[in-house]
Amino acid sequence: MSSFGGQMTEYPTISIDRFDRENLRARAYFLSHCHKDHMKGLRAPNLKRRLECSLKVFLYCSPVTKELLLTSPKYRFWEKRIISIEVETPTQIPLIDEASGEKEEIVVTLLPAGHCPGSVMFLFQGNKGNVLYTGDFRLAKGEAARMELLHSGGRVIDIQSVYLDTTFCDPKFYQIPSREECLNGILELIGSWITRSPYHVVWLNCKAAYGYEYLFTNLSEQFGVQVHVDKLDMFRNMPDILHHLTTDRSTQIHACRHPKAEEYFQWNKLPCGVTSKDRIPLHTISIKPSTMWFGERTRKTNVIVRTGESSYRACFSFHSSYSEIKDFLSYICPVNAYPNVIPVGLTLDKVSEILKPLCRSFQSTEPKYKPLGKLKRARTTHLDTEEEDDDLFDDLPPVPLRHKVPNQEILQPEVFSVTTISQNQPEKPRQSAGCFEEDSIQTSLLANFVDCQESNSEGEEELDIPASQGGMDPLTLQQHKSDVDVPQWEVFFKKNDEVTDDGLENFPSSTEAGASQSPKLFSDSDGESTHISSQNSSQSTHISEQGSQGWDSQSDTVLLSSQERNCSDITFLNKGSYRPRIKENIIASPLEQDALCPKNTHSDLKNRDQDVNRVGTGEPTAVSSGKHIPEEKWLLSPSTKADSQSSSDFEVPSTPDAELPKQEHLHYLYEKLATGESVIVGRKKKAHS
DNA sequence: GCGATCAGCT
DNA sequence: CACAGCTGATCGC
Repeated sequence: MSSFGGQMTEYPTISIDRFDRENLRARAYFLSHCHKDHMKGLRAPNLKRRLECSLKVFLYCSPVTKELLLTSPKYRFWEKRIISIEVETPTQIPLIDEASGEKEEIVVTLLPAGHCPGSVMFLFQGNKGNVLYTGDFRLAKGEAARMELLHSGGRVIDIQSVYLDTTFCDPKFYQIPSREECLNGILELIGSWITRSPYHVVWLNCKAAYGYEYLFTNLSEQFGVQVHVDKLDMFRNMPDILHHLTTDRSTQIHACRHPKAEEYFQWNKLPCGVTSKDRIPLHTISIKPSTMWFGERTRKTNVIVRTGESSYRACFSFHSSYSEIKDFLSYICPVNAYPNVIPVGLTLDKVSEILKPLCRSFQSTEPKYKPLGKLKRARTTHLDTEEEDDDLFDDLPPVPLRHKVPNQEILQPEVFSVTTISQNQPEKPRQSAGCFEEDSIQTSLLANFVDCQESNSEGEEELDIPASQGGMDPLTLQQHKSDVDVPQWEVFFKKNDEVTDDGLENFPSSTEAGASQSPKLFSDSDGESTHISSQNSSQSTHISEQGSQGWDSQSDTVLLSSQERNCSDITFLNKGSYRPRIKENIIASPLEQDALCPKNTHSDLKNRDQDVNRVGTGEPTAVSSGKHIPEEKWLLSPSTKADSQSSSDFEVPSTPDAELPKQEHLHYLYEKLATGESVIVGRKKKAHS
């Protein structure tokens, strides 16, 4: 839970995600996403009063967050005072002190945070330098490198301070399985259940919060079954989410809630009260999304864990893991980093100690070794031993950003596949696309087989299910694929694997029912890798679409403008023709009054760097009026994520006894760099070979 | 009656 | 077990 006070030292006149106490004097407010712990004071009488007196104070957030917020009657009084800003659109905001009339300008850019629908990070650029407030975020390794607006002139912009989501900034959360792995695990489990009969249903035991939508949309898309939820009016203008939800209880996938849900479940009753269909009792399993993590050297387990006769836990995380945080921070390399959250069991000092080595404020006091100019950014090598070495290989030369794929280009298939390479790698040759593509298919395929590790507790906390238990066992299948010809977790963890792999025992045996009623999805046990792989590649594309609806889309979720609403409501009611729409920008006028010049989207994309630079020099910047970020851009990139995340997940930072970069390789790299060639280092393994 | 805070429980 | 949020009790305004 966020313990950020609301203010950043550089720009103390604005408040983010906190609206009480000293924040009552802010000149502008920002909301990163619609979770209650980031909305403290947002509907308090004090702030209400403030709004009534100070007519120039506004709340800035993403269009999706605005929509979600205003759906709640309690926050409706904000209606006229919220200004939504499109994601990835640098926008200048006036900060006016109404008492003195003093005015200051700041440029803010919203970057997708991957935490829940509408969630963003805020990049502020003004006279005190650039600061990044991440809000809550989950970004896969290397995703920062793909954020155009964090770069300028081919490099990461100079960031003074980062205010960071440190929820899992503790080595014990070293790795959390990627979104795709988790999703695939859940898809397999559900698929193997609900395909058995129309009376086999699943209850997703989700918490009352935004963030599961991408799960729902993917499930719905995959199985053609809408997910039953209690409420969906908040999505009324987001057809790409709405389309996958229903309030009709006669579906096979439920995410409805009830205070006594657990009790109901014991009695084979869904939270919505349903127990049967056509007078035939339902067979129900529950799946509880929970964060599973594993440390650097702990034994592995699956992304799905059986916890009872018909209960499962499925890995799911809204927040970046320790290594994802470190990857992010070391890429950004700010002067300072401040934690927004103190992880349970840690202290502020401890977290700061972890963050410090990744910041310039620390590194500048350390000797630097810069043989050939900038290798990303100078860093101390003695720090986190293995991992840093790892990074040395990962984020190669200073060039990559020059080669960053312009967003429009992403549309081209060839480039598309290029984007699936591991981030931080300079994507030079188009022709290598094919090979990388293959790579990425393999890895995404792999995602299906991978067993993840869990170190949540050393003792085995989960129930041991007797092998005679009824029920399928898609997971056991995964266990069989250990010799697939792709990198495996084992490769990276071998040394530690002598530990008995009793993880298996957590899973239902595939004996009885499972074997005989083996769900369609898994029936062709030998062809299954083919099967799954094709499923997966379609899934990729598919995830990409979902992505734009699911988490990224939160920023990009297709929103309907008010003019479109009536129409869309009807289509929704008819459940007939669902067609994604692009939202009109409903940005408010104050900015326009400030005579900022709207730019055309394409030039926007082409001139990103310039935009940022201009922003930096205080010149007018874009206001996102009357335009939108092309949908395709983010429709595609999530798939990028899908694949590259899977792949990057296998670039697990080395374990202590992993090999260090060899002299020859460093030479090779340095030579290339020296001659100005761009260097491609494929899988790390290739680099090592 | 409402809000803030805390304990307890998912 | 770990995400975020609800409920209910208590206290103060």
